[in-house]
Amino acid sequence: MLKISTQLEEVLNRALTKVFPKEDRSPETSSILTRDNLVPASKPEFGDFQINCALSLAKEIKQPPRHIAQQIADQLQKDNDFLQICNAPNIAGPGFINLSINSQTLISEIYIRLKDKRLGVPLKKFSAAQEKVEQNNRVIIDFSSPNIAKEMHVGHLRSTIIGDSLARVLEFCGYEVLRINHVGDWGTQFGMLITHLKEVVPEALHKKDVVEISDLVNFYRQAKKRFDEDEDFQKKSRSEVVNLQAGEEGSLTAWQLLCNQSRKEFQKIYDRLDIKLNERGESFYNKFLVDIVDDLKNKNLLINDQGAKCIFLDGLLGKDGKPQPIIIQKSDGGFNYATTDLAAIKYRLTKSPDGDGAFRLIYVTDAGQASHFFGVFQIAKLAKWIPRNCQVEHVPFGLVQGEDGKKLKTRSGETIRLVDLLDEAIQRAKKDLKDRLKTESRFENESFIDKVSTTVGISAIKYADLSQNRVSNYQFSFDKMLSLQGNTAPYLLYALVRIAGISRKGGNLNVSSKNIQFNEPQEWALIRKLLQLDCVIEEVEKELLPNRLCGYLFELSQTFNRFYDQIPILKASEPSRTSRLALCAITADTLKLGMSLLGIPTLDRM
RNA sequence: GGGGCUGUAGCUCAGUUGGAUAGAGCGACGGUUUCCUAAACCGUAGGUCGUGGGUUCGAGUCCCGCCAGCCCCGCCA
Repeated sequence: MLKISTQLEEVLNRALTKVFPKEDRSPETSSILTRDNLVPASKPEFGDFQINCALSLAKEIKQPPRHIAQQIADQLQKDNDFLQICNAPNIAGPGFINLSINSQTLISEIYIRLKDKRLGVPLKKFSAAQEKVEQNNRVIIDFSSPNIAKEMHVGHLRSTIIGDSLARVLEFCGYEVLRINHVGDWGTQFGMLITHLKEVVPEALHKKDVVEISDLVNFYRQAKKRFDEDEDFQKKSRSEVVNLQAGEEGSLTAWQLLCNQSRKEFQKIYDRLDIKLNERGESFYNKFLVDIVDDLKNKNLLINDQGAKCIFLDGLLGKDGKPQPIIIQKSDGGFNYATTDLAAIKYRLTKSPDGDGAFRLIYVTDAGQASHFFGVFQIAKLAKWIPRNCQVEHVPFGLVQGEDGKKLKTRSGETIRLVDLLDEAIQRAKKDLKDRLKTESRFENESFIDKVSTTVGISAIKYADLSQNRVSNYQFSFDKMLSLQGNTAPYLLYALVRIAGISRKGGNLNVSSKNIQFNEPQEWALIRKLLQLDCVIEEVEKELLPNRLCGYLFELSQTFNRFYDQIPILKASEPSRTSRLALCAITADTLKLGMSLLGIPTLDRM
């Protein structure tokens, strides 16, 4: 509907200019008329679009709103382009103008979708010539970002899933997306890890990758325990940090070993979730940190406070009500994460070969970091590291909570490992499937059962997360996400399975007929839903809210299920049979495309 | 103390620049299967949109106050 809506906007503006000539407009009238006055209809029964400006104009030009609406509607009907696209406009209620697209236009859009792999979603065009400043199309999405030597847990779930989906949407729109995994691979915790490693497996320091640490988490715990209990160990650990930062060879080898071990574990999860990421951890920015501090110093932004180099921002207050500093360099000379984040911003926005040359930076992290990013972005602005036409944004999300409304934990109160979460979802999906096979006396082999339960389990976890507005906290529930009814992954998957079933039973989904016809309201409802895809994707691109796409796919599945339930397809006579198969084909393509943008795989049978 | 987010049906949540009678799903209750997977579909009940003001033709949406919950706030990331 994107194309149609653009066309209609032009038509409407022409009509508004005729009815309200520009030279006669008061400033207020003019501001009302230059808004986007064509909006999607608020309810299906009102048609496809509505125009509300008659109501806002009424007081200003002292005419009854219905009278104004009538004038606009009359003018619209004098326009040939309008008559081509729409049925006669309706004036409703106090002065709304309701527009509905005529059948020929809808059908011709359907023909276009049958041949278009992008299903009508435009590819962004980036032309350097168009923009005065060298504009590129590179976006960086910073997401997932687990810590080396620790295990991925629920906390990483949302960032990973939401970040991946946003990356997929922006890629599809035509942006060049750099998916950055800003892993925690540097910092004081490595002192204790390396010290512990040196004592437990000393040979690890001389040869690369000879050691396999099977249980890195346990290893971390042991190191932490010793660090907390043993003073001598603490001393060694601190000096080990210095060694590492100085680039001492043995320490570097140990550090790399730890990183590699972790990397392998992370990769297992990413593979299962089908998520692609480029690792570029905090350590990458080490070499820039000194320059960052110098640059800030030269710009007179740094203030020395109790030995630490700080920046005080307006309006940032601490617990005691005093101004709250952001520490750029600690009193011992070490750097903080704020410094690393600043270096990252600068690097990412700097043109190649000295940086990534991106124009938009997106950080997918929990909402708790909002003030941190606010501060860091402010500093980057003050330091003039954010060029014009570039944008830097924090995309926050809420906590994952258990069904008790509290932060999700195991029964014993520990953080839940991501692996366990995935395994449990799959296991539950498997049980559901097996129960169902039994009650239906169906037989399926093990590989089918495995494939279906894996797909259902993983999709359920992803979809449950994505379908919620990311800003609010999210209540995690296996029962709800795996439920076969409601706004869940299995419900969407099932709609696709139904279409695949039609194809198996002899329905040719490769429709090339030139004689497509529709008569039933269920058909028109499905057509209208199908044509909304482009608008929805544009919205997700702009608002970075994947739940909008989920909501759309759910509505589409509902509309399809109604159609499927109430209208015969294979048994219909021509040309209805082929026409309905065409709708099935586009529905399947739309669902598959939409779900692929959510990072969710689909099935033919389940 | 300062800042952020949230508050909508019994439960979990949508609600796009302010627009028509506030929407889904689950749960509850009732109905539908000689037919493409009933993992579906149809119907009924259920609301002072936390609260009090304000802005206006019109507010869940914008502004101000208050209440409740969660989160963040100096050398961890």
